[in-house]
Amino acid sequence: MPKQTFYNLPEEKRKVVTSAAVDEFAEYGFEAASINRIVANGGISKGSFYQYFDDKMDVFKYLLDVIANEKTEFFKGKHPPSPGQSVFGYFRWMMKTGMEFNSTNPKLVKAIGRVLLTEGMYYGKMFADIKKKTTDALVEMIKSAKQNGEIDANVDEQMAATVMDTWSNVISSSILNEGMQKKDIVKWVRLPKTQKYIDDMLSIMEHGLRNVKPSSLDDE
Amino acid sequence: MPKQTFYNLPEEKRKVVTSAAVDEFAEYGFEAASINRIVANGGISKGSFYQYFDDKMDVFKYLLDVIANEKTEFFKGKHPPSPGQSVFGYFRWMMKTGMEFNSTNPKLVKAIGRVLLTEGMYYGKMFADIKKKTTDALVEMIKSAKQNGEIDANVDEQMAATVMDTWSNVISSSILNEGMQKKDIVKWVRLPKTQKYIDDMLSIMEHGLRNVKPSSLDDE
DNA sequence: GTAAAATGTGACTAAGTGGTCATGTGACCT
DNA sequence: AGGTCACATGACCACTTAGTCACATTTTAC
Repeated sequence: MPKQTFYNLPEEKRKVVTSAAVDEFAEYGFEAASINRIVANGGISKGSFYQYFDDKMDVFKYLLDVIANEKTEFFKGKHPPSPGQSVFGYFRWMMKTGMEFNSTNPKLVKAIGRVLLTEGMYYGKMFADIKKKTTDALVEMIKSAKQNGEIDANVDEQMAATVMDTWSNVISSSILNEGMQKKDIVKWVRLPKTQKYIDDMLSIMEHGLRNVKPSSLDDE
Repeated sequence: MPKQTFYNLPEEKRKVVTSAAVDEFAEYGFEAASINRIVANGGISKGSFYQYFDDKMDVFKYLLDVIANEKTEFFKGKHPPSPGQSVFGYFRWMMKTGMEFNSTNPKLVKAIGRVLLTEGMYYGKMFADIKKKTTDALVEMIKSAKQNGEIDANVDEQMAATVMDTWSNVISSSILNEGMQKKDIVKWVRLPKTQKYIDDMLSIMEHGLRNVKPSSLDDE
């Protein structure tokens, strides 16, 4: 984690440095990210960087911290449609609300996603526990869905979690990548066409390729 | 593509160099792969490397060529279970036979997969056409499946192709990664437990999470 | 005002990168 | 034997990397 000196910084400066780091990871991924470029674009000296952070991993961990806080803050103001909702309905709401969040800070989300979803697999247990956290939450969801019969009792929970996690990532990154090329990503995410894409994808996840149910169900 | 000098090399030497490149890409991915290490482990001098290849991309393209040829050769001896088979049955056969191939040269498959599935997205059109080739084949499959009613006519073909491609990659790399840690990957892939994993995953893809049909269907 | 503590700085190191090139080597041909 | 041609070599180049450290500057405490 960053040292105290970094948190003592005036907010403006801290934001410039953070933004430079976000840009770097979003553009180059973790392995190829350069501290030299971060300090250059962040308007600080090399020495200062090492007074703020231990190393490249440290600054990335800070970004993980930032996104976790921002996400918590964002979801604080949101509430799932109706309690007792079906698990699939809840998951759909989560995906859509998640995409709303993603469009508030797309570069940060892209940076984190790029590192975690691609290089993360090759950094051993460093990122494994982060992934485990998501999986555990999904497994809980699946357990309750199996209890009320929404998901077949024979389905392996880990496997179902893999399925949901995979689609969550595929859908998010696909929408994010396309949306970042539009001029107004927030607007684009809210477009019926984009929303339908999410619905259709989740519908396939729920009902399978063989027999896809119509996607337009009323909730939220 | 590599220059003629490389193909003129005695087979043994060419194999050592190829193997060094495979190891390098499998271990470090494309971006972080080092030509210096390849020449060191390949037992050739720096100058020779540039007499064989243009650059890092060139040697990787050669590996793409190698795997394409090996795969063609491998599938030449195999035949799909029964013609007129259901598309899902055919896809299942493809996956399982593909895994058989993967276990014949796991390092090469891992290297290619790692680069194509992760960094590939960030190398623009360089790898895009390779991906398009796979997608096109899938779209053809899906079209015929829609015609004989196996897949809902309303399903978007590109979307269905994304679904099948995604699962193909997720299942393959998951099995490959786990299998490479076992002492005999070929044996491990053929284990009923591993085969059941493939069946179950494909069953979820076919029937959805909500209602998963039993996976053990007789074919092959 | 003065001392002390905290923070900022960029030249510098050692190591690694992709890529070049003059020189060397040995096989083959005339 | 002389000449040619394909291939092999590693020193070398310019550049980038992560990280350090002696010194400069600013802030705080008294």
